[in-house]
Amino acid sequence: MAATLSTALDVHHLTIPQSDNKRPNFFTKTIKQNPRRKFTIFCKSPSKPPQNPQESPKKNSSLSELLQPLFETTLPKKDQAPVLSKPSKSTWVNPSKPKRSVLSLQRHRRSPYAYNPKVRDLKLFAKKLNECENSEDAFLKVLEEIPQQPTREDALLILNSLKPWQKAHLFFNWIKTKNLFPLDTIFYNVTIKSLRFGRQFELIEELANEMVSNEIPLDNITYSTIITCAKRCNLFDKAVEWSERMYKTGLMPDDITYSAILDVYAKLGKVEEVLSLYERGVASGWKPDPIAFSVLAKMFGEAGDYDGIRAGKPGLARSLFNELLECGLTPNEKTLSCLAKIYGKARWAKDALLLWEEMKSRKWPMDFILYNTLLNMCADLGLVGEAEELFMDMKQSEHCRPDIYSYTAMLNIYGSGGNVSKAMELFEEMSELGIELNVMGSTCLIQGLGKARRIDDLVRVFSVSVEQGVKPDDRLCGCLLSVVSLCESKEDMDKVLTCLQQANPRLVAFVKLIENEESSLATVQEEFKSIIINTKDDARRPFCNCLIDICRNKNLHERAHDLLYLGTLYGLYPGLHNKTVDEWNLDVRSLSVGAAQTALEEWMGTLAKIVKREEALPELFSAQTGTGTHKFSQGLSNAFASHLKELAAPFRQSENKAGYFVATREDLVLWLQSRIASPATA
DNA sequence: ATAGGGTTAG
Repeated sequence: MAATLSTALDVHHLTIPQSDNKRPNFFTKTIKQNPRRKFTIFCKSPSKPPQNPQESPKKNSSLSELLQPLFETTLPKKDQAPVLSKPSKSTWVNPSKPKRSVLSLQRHRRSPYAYNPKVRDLKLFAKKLNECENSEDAFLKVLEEIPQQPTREDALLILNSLKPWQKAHLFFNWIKTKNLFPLDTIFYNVTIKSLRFGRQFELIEELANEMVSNEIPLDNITYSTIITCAKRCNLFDKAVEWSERMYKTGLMPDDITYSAILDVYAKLGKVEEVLSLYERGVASGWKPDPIAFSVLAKMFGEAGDYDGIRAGKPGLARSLFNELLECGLTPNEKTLSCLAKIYGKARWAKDALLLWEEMKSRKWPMDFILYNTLLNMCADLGLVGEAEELFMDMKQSEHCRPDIYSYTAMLNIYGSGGNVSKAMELFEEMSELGIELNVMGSTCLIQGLGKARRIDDLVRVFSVSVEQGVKPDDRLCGCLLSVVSLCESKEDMDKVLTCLQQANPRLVAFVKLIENEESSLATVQEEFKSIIINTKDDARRPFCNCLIDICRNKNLHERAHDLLYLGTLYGLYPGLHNKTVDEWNLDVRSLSVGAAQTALEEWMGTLAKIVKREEALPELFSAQTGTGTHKFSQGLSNAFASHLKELAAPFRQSENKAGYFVATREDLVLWLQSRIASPATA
């Protein structure tokens, strides 16, 4: 999707400054930037002073902090041996004490299955329990018909086959009341797992606490199930809490629990902690397996925005993957999905194609999710032919037939690639096959039709979507709004606005409000704020970008400046202006063409005032548009370049840095002064 | 046929 729909990844601050009909000049103020995470892979980040080992673990300290005193001396040094290979022997400074490990290298062993002739009957009984009404009364009534007093093994077998979680829970409680045998760790673990299916974290915590008070030991399986349940319920603080509780009891995580914990920290964006834990694991002899790899790779691969505004470290994922292969491990479908996604988001076409070649030649396993991930990767990279080949493969396959994800990916490819006729063919094909368009497919198709100015088809697709039950969301509205900004005739514009009216009437009212030159800034501000607050984060900046574009297309430049000001005020454009002693920089990478032009003009206006007041200026001025790494993205840098040319501004495109425009103070001041002298050209 | 970790979209 074009820059107008790029993701807003920043924290928005929506505090209201006093409302005044005159907007302040906002480039004179330093816009607060988001701190950007910097880390060096596999090297320690600037470390905190080590804690006193005597100290008891602090409340709320992270797991890696808790581990710090134990492993301070065993950490691999910077740039040491490959990460996945056996670590070189570290010097253990105190041989009188045994070297402690970060994790237990011995995985939990399962008790062997004991053959039981009653199994068939018990299975049948469990089936009966599963089929009865999901109420306490109905369940207990069937339960009274149990053939005989269940032994521990019988009970476990039944417990394992009960669905949904309510029944497993009732059965567990029933066993507890009957007091036939003591309930041990396994009983709790099985029940906890079942509760996890129902995302019943509160009940799980209750059971875990019951274990503690009844002195039933919690083991690695208990902890990993609790932690992953918290994770699935998005209770990340709870996941961390239980990881630390585990540590405090002195129980060492085994490799599975370790991966689960790493994933929690990774999902929380605690990159330093993950790396620290990772290093410590490797130092104590742990070899990440394909699952741990996926967890780590996902974290490294977080690419976010395709102009490196919040770039991840896809290179780290790649080297990890290569080491995984060197260790003789075979990647599976999930590992490969992770990697394919990373290469796509990072726009690493070469690596993506190499990976695909290797997948084919080495006959690595494929499943339909991996196929779909590869299709999305092709969409990210603009690999139309490759996507078509994959899609055909899927159609001819037995177990990987294209589903809604596959069709959506293809709609995305054709919609963003400008081959809207093929997108429409697919749309018809979907109707024939009875695969209903969802909101994402609808957005892709509408985007493509908008680009091709096929407004009547767009209206038809929108209507069909809504009839089929698609609920337009903020991103679809953003897409419609961007089409409004593309429309050349009032007639087309009204058609699209009529669609938008159904989805988001306030947005349409706002377009009318800003088009009216009589509307005061205070009124616009109030309504803008209210709309933005009620818009999902990732659609806020695109909304503002499109609104600015609409104003510019209608020659409402002053209003466009108002909107850019409001967008900046409410945190939609963090880091737009960056100042160092030597260089001031305008970063318009996340702006639409119109918004970028507006920002440039605003900046020049500000600088003119500074020149007039004869205040200090740095040596160098720069503006960056990024390169639009997406094959299909409209060149913001070209549009920006022609705008500079139009203004006759003395910025030159940098030769070694694409999408980077530079002006010296000398040239810029001269030009600004000439503009001050004859403002008519402005 | 007995309890734990990582995969897909606008």
